[in-house]
Amino acid sequence: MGKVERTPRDVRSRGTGEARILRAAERNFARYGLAGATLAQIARDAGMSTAALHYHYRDKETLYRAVLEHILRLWLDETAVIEPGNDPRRALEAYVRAKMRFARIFPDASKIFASEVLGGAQRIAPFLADVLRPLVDAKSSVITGWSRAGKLRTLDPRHLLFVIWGATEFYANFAAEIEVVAASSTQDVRFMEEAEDTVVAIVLEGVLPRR
Amino acid sequence: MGKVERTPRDVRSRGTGEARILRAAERNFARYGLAGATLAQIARDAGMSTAALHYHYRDKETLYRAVLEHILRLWLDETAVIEPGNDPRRALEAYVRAKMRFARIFPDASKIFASEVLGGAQRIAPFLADVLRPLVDAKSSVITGWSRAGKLRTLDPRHLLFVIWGATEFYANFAAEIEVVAASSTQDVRFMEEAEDTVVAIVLEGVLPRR
DNA sequence: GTCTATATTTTGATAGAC
DNA sequence: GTCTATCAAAATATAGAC
Repeated sequence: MGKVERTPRDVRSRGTGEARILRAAERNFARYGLAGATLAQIARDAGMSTAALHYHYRDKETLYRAVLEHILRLWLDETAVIEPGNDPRRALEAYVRAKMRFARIFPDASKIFASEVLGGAQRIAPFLADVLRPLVDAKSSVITGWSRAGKLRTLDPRHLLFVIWGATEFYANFAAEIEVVAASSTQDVRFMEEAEDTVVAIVLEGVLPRR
Repeated sequence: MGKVERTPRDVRSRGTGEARILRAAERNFARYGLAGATLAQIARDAGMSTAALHYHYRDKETLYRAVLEHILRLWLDETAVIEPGNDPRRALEAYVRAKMRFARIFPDASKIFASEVLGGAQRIAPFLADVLRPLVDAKSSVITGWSRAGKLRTLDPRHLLFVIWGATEFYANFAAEIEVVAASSTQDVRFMEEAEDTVVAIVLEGVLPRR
């Protein structure tokens, strides 16, 4: 036969060593938390020994921080639609839908972020202070501008953002609870479309002026 | 002097042994999670040795389940106001305010519950299935009844509940994030009153019919 | 880069005195 | 009921060969 190229042995060995480790670590940290996840299990999932894992990442803390950074890059800036020139109705609808899609597509990222904040958010404090806070301040100004122009009810824009964050991230972080009390999976497309429409409706009617 | 009565030695020794342990365990599990919390630290906080702790609770799992049960009893049924005869506006406002107060007064309970759900909710599955789900079903019927009577917009009542839960519990579980991006403490009364009013306003305007 | 084997540390849990 | 001392298990991290 012709020349042998890259030889993927099995599913777990897709991609480079670091990528496999990061994927495995993300799953495990999301499921068990930083303290609950074990390097032995992560190494197994990545298809290598713990020694090999330590070759790529000095220690558990270093690996965890690498996962966090990977996640924060995913924490895409969907707030881009919140701009002064845009129509508040369209902008907020697009933002809520983007957040809901994120919750469905990257539940592990959401859970790790939630777990880190639950534990005090010390490791992501720089991100919160240097990236998220300026973003919140900027978008708050935009929202306040909409209110002053009579396009939106008068409210503290930060709490509007918190309501949107709380509601949308709930579908990722509390999926286990939802599946029991709603008897539906957060991976079920129809169910999540209804969820999306309902959240959009409540938020829009909740903030747009009465007509 | 007169006869010596109960002799409180220091602050940590208030109450009976079990109560002191439960309080210390609640703090530690909320801060570090089940896997992250250590019995040594819990015992220290409770003012006793790990051996004494093991005398009261066989093992870590037993202690954790005791904390969970204590918390689930706290998970008061504030949904009591959601009754067919009541006015939806007053009922939903009362419910949201009760949930917000709970988030401020019992943040540790909220965090432990969140951490457990994040981890799969396996230990509280019976509670979710036997208590919370029937409650959700019953209250969903009430809300649907309000909608049919034209007192409320038409929507899936479960998603309304999820929006309320997500938004209100966000203030407890993501307090560390809020304190950085909003530069306000979730223990600050003024800040939380504004939060409460904003969440109430969005939810009410979001679900009440247009006038 | 990855392995096997092993060292080190942490932590949960027990024994036995008081 | 609580203590000191200790054990046992689990998990992190390293050594050294390949």
